[in-house]
Amino acid sequence: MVGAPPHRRNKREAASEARRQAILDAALDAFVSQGFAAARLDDIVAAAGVAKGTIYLFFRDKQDLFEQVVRGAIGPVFAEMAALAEKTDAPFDVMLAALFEKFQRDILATPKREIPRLILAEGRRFPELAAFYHREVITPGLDLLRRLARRAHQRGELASDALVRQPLLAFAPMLVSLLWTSTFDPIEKLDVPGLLATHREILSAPQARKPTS
Amino acid sequence: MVGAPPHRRNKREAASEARRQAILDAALDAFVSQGFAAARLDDIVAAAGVAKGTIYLFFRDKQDLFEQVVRGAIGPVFAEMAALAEKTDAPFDVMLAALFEKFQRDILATPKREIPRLILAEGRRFPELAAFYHREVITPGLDLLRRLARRAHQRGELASDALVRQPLLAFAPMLVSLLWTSTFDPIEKLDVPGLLATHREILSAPQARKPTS
DNA sequence: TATTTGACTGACTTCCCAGTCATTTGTCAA
DNA sequence: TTGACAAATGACTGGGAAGTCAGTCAAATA
Repeated sequence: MVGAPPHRRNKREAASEARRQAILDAALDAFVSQGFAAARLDDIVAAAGVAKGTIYLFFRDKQDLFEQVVRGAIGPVFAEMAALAEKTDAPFDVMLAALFEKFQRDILATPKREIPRLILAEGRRFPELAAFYHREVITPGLDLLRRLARRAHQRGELASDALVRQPLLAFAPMLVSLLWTSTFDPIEKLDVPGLLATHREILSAPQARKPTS
Repeated sequence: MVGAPPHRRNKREAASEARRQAILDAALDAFVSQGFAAARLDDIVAAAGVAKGTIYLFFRDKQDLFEQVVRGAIGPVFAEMAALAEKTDAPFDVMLAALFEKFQRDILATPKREIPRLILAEGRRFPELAAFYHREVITPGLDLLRRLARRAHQRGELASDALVRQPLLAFAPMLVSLLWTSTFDPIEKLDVPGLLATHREILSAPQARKPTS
């Protein structure tokens, strides 16, 4: 009986975990809408329905809370997208469409869409967080895209190896959609499906017969 | 003699203008490295070599200072890029190369590179600023790109009208370069020239004979 | 049921920083 | 040279928010 059962050892622990999660949820909201410095713990605490001191039972300080909020929100979604892409064997164009689709449904349409903006905004003051994001999301993401591009190129689905050299170019429009949506949507809505469809259209074209010919 | 001579009416005004500019410079640094909320006026004042109260001779409050910093840093560079592109009559590929070049020299290699990140970071809390940026930079920029794309398409330099429909796709990699450089450069340097060159390569390919054929 | 335990509370302390204003300084006009 | 005036100063204030800790009480235990 050394290892405890994974769920609900007793009432205390269950309630405790619920509190912790409530704090994380409220904190995500607050950090996303106010930024790290301007978010107030008193607001988070009120939204989570706990007392001020409770935060310090779970998190060392405000910064620790921030880091755990961001880390928790990133990992899962990304792993799903990677799994999806790795598993199937569809043509490049189809796979890209599926990824774009999942991206729109699971990220762009949820509060998680704000996370990349938050990391860009606060990355300067949280170098470890930027490093974490780079290590856990960006690098594996680009590696995945590179593998997909290489396979497509070898199969002849992509005429050039441009995306193998710069897989970031396949992702750029998604990032732009994310940031536009987070910032300019109240002013001018972006036609994300149109943007991504046109992007696929460009990528799937028979590129790069030598620039000079 | 109603209109004063444009420069240095007397010692007082010249010194005053110099102080104002010193504050703006110091404030840009501070806001860029700390964000709006965390930047301290005491630091800005110290870096600018003026006293606390001096800020309030020129700016209503911290927010007003922030907005003037950002507005002042954006306008000029962008107008230059637009003028450059509008003036010449070069092929699309060449013009794109020239724009990318100027972008790297005049923005990416200067502190101004931080401005877009700052706007994305703080846009939520400064809706007027986001609107200003959208109106003064983004909209005219996209219009310009659209005109260039349309001309190139009509001339037959671009096989498809993809960029006429979504001019944002021509710009996306520049934005990504900007953000990467601002955030992840200490961790992993981005090969910006390579990225942009590959992007031109993709855009200039003979695209979009109907997806199914 | 009685006792113990420790998770949770929230009023309080402490620090920080935007913004003020009475005082000082330097310039200009007479 | 001097008086008048604006510009600049920086010690100070008020408010706000992060973090603390002695007390409380529901759940676990005997």
